Amino acid sequence: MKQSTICPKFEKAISLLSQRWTGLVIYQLLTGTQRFSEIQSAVGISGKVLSDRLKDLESQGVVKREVFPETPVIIEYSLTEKGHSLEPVLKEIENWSHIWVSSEDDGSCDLD
Amino acid sequence: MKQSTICPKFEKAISLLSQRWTGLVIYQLLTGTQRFSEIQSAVGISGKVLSDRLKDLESQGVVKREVFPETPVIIEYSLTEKGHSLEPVLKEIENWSHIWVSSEDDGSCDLD
DNA sequence: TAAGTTGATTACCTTATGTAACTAACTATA
DNA sequence: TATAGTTAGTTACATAAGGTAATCAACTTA
Repeated sequence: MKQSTICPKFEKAISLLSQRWTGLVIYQLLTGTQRFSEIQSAVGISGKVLSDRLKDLESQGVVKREVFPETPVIIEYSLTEKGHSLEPVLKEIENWSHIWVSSEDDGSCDLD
Repeated sequence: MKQSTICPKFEKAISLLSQRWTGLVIYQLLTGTQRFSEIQSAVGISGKVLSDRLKDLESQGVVKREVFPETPVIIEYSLTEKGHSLEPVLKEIENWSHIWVSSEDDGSCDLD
């Protein structure tokens, strides 16, 4: 299952976004710099997978990781410029969801 | 890993798009009605998973499936209105990818 | 009858993800 | 000093998802 006729750049972008949790993590970070446990509880992701995703996003230049050697240690995650530039994408998805996803089975939020 | 503070509609939309291949399949169908094997070779997905995805997308009202009982049978897949409404999302991703994904390691396409 | 078509399914194996326990390095409390 | 608590992870183990290749139904053509 290899050779698609689809633009490889688009494919790479999709493979980033179509990795489970990635979209939600970036979306969450759009609200500002956050620490590991904040992201974890906001998104509802396991520590193991969040750790994986953040490493991945950092290596792709989407997320920045800063260590403050206080006690207990503080580590802050934020979006890089590349990460912030995904905002229109996430906003489009948000917009679509509010038009096309029914609230019956999924509840609502303050944006509804 | 359950309770996120993120809007459930958005979460559902993301869970759709963050399923592997889903984005690519919809993107491919944006170019028009297509048959199983066309999507398969264009996207580079295994028959098994494509079958799963199409069923899933059909049940969510994103894709329409039409059977023409000729011989051999012809089955056409196309986007519903809900499916077509995802075009801005996919276009935003495409746009982002052409700005932020380097072509060195990923080649280029006619849109570059 | 044998071979070919399409859309799909099955068996089997390899990744990916989830759960829960555990670690390092340090502080605050008893 | 021993104990418990903090944060940001990691590890072991189990289950779910995905990939590969063979196979199926139903029908046609050679």
